[in-house]
Amino acid sequence: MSNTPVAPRRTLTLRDVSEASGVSEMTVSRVLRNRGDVSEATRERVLEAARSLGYVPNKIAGALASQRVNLVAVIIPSLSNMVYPEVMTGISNVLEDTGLQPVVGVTHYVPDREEAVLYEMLSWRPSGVILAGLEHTDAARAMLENAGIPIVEVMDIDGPAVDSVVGISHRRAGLEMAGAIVRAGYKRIGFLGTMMPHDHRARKRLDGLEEGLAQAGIQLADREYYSGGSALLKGREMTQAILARTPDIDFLYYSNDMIGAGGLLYCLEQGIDVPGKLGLAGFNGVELLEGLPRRLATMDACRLEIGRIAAEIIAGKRSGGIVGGEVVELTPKLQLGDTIRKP
Amino acid sequence: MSNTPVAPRRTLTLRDVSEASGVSEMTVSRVLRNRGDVSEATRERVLEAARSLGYVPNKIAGALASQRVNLVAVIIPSLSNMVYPEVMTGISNVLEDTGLQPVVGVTHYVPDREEAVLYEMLSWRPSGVILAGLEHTDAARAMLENAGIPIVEVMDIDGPAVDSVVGISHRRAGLEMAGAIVRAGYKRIGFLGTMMPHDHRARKRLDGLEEGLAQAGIQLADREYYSGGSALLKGREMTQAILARTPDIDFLYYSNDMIGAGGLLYCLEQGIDVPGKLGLAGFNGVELLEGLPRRLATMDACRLEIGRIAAEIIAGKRSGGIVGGEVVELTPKLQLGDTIRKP
DNA sequence: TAGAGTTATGGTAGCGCTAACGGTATGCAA
DNA sequence: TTGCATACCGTTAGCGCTACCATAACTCTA
Repeated sequence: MSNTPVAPRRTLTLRDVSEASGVSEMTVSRVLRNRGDVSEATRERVLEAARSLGYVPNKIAGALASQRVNLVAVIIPSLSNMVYPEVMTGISNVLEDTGLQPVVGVTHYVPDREEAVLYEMLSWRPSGVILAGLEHTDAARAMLENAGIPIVEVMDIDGPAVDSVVGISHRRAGLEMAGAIVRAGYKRIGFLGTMMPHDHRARKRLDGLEEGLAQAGIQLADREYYSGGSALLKGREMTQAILARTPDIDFLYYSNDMIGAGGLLYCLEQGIDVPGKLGLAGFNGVELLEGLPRRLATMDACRLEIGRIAAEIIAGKRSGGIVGGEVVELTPKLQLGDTIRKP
Repeated sequence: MSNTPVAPRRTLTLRDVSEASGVSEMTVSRVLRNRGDVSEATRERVLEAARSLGYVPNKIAGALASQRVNLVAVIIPSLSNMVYPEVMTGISNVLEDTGLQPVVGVTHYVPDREEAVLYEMLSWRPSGVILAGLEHTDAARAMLENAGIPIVEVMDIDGPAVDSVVGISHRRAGLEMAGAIVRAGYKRIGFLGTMMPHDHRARKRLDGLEEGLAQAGIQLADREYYSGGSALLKGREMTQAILARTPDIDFLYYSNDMIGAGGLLYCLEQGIDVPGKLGLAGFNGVELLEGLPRRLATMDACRLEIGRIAAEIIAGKRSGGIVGGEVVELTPKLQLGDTIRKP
């Protein structure tokens, strides 16, 4: 067991540093925050004292006194696939050199948990909130509106926003995919997705897809849902199931790339003619796809970019929209890859 | 632009609720924290007032007054692969019903950033710290030792710890893999990994591997490193490169499953006899592997479990080791899969 | 009816820090 | 000399909440 030489009797305060260096607490505070005029000599003395004592400032007290908190609340549905960690990465990258700190809360796609997490986070009086989606409980929406800090809803722009929004139109993503499918001449389309009543983005993509197909007089031929487990494996299983049930299907639209990749691997193993007899497409543009035997058609959800811009709005780094919400619509590019026939 | 009906002039305090409900601030505080005796009638009145005002408590003030903070600092190297998000998930799951909140900091495998992030987090006076690895700067170690709160170093147990440790022995993981490779009769072994001077766990696995091979009189035949980019794709490219450079190689040990999976897909496409002519193994036990055409040999790094146990230690949920560090060694199980010859 | 216990509420004094302002010392132009 | 910057440092008064103790109003006993 490793022990400290001197048992730290009690947590250190500014007063300890001030006594050790022979100046007032105020001056120590100034030195440690690089604020106000302090002579070079005193600065050195204070820093030396703080260092040798091992003093760590108490931001709780500081925040209470200054009414300034360098935390940004980030509320996301899940950490179980790469989507949200990637948004987080975008956020982190920007916040890193602003003195702001992200604090993450996870909702598991449950509205009531989102409300609870939001309440918890707001009670730390963060200087901004970034959260996924536009759908919230009434109470959550009220809290956001009354918080008096910048709010950025990310991922999705199809709906009314509280303040700022950064994302893509999932409805339009579905629509465009439908267009590409129709143009390529596919007729019997199947949808494969997650069984999540609260995954509004996936639902909107499906809505868009159906609308687009309807414009060409086509109805969805079949659908298949899963929950839990390894997405890649589920993709295989679902593909097998839907092909068995509806053999004449000629296109499969997956609600994410992971199950799409599983489906692709399955089809290749079965010797199915992709994209000739069967077209495939996913959604997200995950890095993983680049290493697959064939490039799955997909649309990039711009996750890094979304995180970056959201963080910039919170950090006040974007010109314009200081007051009032800013709406940033990113446009995902359809990547046809090798799993949709060329028209 | 959606507006609140009444512009919130100024942030609400306990006093507002107290005035609205006609009781003292103290009583309001008691109601909102479910602490102490309050009559049912007053409780109702207070809750109603708080609700209708939209009051959100100020934990900053509360924490300062009570000297209690419900935050747990979690410091990890990266969010770019599933490893750490999965540890996070384990942590979250346990903390969720303890009233504790994880706060995440990312170091990008840079020791100085770890030190900076730690300093930042300690200044919020969290009630515990969970951080990856045993290697820290001297200053960071000193801060940890003086913090006076439970510290849990996770992932790795090969080395001296500050307080508690939960993890696996990466050295032994490498050793065991070497044993399996040798027993299966492979002779010319190659290693493929990341180019990260500070990824100590990967290094320790390699050390263990080399030691194990040396016991059988075998030296590593070749090695290949990468950085950045899509791991799956890199796995392919590296495999191609190493096979071209050292054609007589008969086993490839990958430092993670993602590049291993890329290598596996490449080998299958090339029609290479796996595991007959060429054996493959990765590390981590990622969920992804289940959907692959063939099961890659791997060792589970017990990430969820590590997160869970670490959080339990912080939450004081584990019997015993309240005082003094607890050392929890998990033992990853070698899964031979279909890419190592049966002896 | 005093005394002692119970339950429900309020008053007071900080928690450790910073905003705002005040004071002192020094320099330099008028 | 006065006036007035400027540089440096200290004093005071909270920030919004909770720990701790006091108090009030009611029991219930002997």
